[in-house]
Amino acid sequence: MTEPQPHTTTLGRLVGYRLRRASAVFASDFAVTLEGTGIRQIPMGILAVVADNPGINQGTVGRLLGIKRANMVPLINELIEAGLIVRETDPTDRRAFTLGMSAEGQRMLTECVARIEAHEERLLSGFTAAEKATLLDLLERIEQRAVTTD
Amino acid sequence: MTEPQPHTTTLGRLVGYRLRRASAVFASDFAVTLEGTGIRQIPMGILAVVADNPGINQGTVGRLLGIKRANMVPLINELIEAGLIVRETDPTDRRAFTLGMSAEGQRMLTECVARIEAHEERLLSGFTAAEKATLLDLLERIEQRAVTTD
DNA sequence: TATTGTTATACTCTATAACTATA
DNA sequence: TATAGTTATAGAGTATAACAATA
Repeated sequence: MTEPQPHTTTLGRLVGYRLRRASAVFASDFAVTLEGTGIRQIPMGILAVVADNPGINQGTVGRLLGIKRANMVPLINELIEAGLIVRETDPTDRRAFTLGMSAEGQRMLTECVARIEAHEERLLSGFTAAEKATLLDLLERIEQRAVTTD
Repeated sequence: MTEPQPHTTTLGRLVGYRLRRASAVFASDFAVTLEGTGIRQIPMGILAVVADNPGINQGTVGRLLGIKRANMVPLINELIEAGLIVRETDPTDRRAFTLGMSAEGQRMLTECVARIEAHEERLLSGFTAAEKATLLDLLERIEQRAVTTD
């Protein structure tokens, strides 16, 4: 991560480029912030979705987060081996798995969210509450433009 | 890419998560848009920086774009093998390389920029000019918070 | 000694295709 | 037939360490 492109350059005018760089700033600070927990950005997303939707099944988590079925497998295995989530066969559909938080996972998530909120406040310390809300709104609207292919 | 997280969820409130998803929306549409050209996001960034700064050296390009020295090597080789950029030994520092556009590279860049502008207009069709300007401004301010480590 | 570019290497994330077991 | 999860595999992107040539 280094010097930004002034907005007078070819790249500086491109929203896609700016998004990539801003996202990278958050990702690398995220990694530093959660150092020691062993939690990365993607597994953290899974933990958060499972906590918000106890009993959700594996495929649905992937669909919500834009993670392909095949790539979910090792991610879920990792979280189970770490003792953070629990997997059960769905009694109503024996092909599917039902996911839930372990007590340890819930503790870990709470800890991570606290650290992440501090890291976001740090990175956005130059922003007013209104600016942050505007940013979230604009980003959410971009997300809604996604071509839902899977 | 699929259903977004409502802003009432754990993830929906996190700017880092929203940035990652919005960035992914742009990246996947970018890939479709430049399909057939063989140009990806990162190499496109390099082309744009070299075009804006003829005679720039390899390391500087990497520093501007947040690409590590070691990772620049195959990227530059790829662009040279494709005949898009030209590499010369810097006469004032024989360790360093000086990069420039080939005629073909300049044509390719012009073509790509035109397509990218159309793709950005499409993705941002629900945004006013003021909203787009606000977004670019907010993202640029985040970039400036980057911890410049290398 | 420090820096430019290189090589080798490893890890994460993403993508596709073919498989199984259930539905 | 279609779907949930799995396996195998390949490609991009990113990271570190050690090296040669030059400063």
